[in-house]
Amino acid sequence: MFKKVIIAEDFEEFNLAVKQTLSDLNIVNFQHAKYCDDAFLKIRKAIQDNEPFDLLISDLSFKKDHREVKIGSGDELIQKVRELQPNIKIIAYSVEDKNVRIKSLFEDSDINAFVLKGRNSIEDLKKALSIISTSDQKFISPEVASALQEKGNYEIDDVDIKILKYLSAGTSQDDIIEIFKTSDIKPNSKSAMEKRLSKLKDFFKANNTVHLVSITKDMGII
Amino acid sequence: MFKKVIIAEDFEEFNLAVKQTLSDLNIVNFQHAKYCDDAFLKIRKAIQDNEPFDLLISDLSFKKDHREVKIGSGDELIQKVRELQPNIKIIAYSVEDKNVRIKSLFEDSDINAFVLKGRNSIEDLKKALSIISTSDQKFISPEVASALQEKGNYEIDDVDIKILKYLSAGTSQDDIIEIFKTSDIKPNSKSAMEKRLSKLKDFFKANNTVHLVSITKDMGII
DNA sequence: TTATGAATTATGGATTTCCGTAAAATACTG
DNA sequence: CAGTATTTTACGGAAATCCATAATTCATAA
Repeated sequence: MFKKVIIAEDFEEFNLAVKQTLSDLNIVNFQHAKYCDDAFLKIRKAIQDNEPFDLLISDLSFKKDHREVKIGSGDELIQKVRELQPNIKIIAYSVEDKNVRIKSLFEDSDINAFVLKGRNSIEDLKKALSIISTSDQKFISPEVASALQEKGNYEIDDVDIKILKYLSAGTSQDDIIEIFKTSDIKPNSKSAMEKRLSKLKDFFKANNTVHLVSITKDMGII
Repeated sequence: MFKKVIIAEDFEEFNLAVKQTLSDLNIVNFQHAKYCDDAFLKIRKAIQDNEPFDLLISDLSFKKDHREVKIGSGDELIQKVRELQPNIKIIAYSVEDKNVRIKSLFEDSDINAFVLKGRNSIEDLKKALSIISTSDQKFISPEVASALQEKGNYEIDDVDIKILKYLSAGTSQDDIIEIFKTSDIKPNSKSAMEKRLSKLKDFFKANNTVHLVSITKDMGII
């Protein structure tokens, strides 16, 4: 089982629950941070002191408050920690249930487990801890397990996302084209934009642009 | 202090934390429900048994799962409980930080306190408990206290919301007009619709319809 | 180089939305 | 009841978006 654990979690309640769970499993050497920045510093310091953590349990979304932060989300924190200490085990612990985001956590940041906060999360957390501590197997909460099977929507690329974001920010198609031209983004003609949009509407089964933005917002893509 | 408390909350972690908090305050007679339906039944039963609850602590959003439910949200639950037992004290306990929704809880459902889940929620919860148990004073977490001062946006009515919802569902303006006509909603001409939309765009400072839907979605209005 | 196919851009017309003005209906007031 | 104000509806042109088709560019291979 794990020897030294760090928790990145802003909500008091979840901190309490995780600590309780760890204690139940006789893991006593743990720390917690309410901000991603703090968590990152602690992890780095632990490496320097030659007493690195062997597990990070991290929330994904952190509330913004008065404090200025460099790392604003759990996704970023996980990414950076994975680079800094490739062998550390990571559990993402979140209410996030959007397939796209969960999938990218496993694929891009190589997390070891995803535990969905909800009606049975503590049990899930215990399972995750037990599985990933003894093997390199992955764990994912059953409610969202389908996220991994889902065939990649590689059809949607960076530019598509950018377009959607501009649209949802109230930019007209013509203006987006202008922006693309000045920032040298490859396809930047009126018809290319229209083709892309119609492809997106097709893909997401949207009736019109309003609908498209509404759908992609709900899916957490933008 | 309160004698008999019921908690409506789906997340295990929050349940744990609330129970802990109540215990700390020497409140031992409490029950909890993970579904609104269950909470409502328990409250009704308690009245029939002549041992009513004197406090409801309720979350606002409940995850949907396999189970069919009649009451799907804390807002509905609170509304119904307030009708059923007008003298019960109610604490809304949620991550919801949209002013509009918080305000309507105080105004429409006459809740006694709003505690925002976050980095200091347990302390807030204790404060809320202490204040509302001894007086008819209201409590609201400081981070969102501004919600109450905010001048009412009475300018936006039911029909506006309906329009926004239809738009975000991909309905064209013309189709919405048709729907309004068949369901006998008062102003249902093309120009009335256009006027309303332009008023809404003005109010929310939206550049166009896409932007408008995006903004109102973010604000939690739709 | 030239042929081929894919990607990008151009064009024009249909549809929808946008916006101002005016007419009509309704409500309110003295 | 007449007169005024407000709301609702009607209309028309401008602008934006939608959509199909055609022309152009570009990369690649024969």
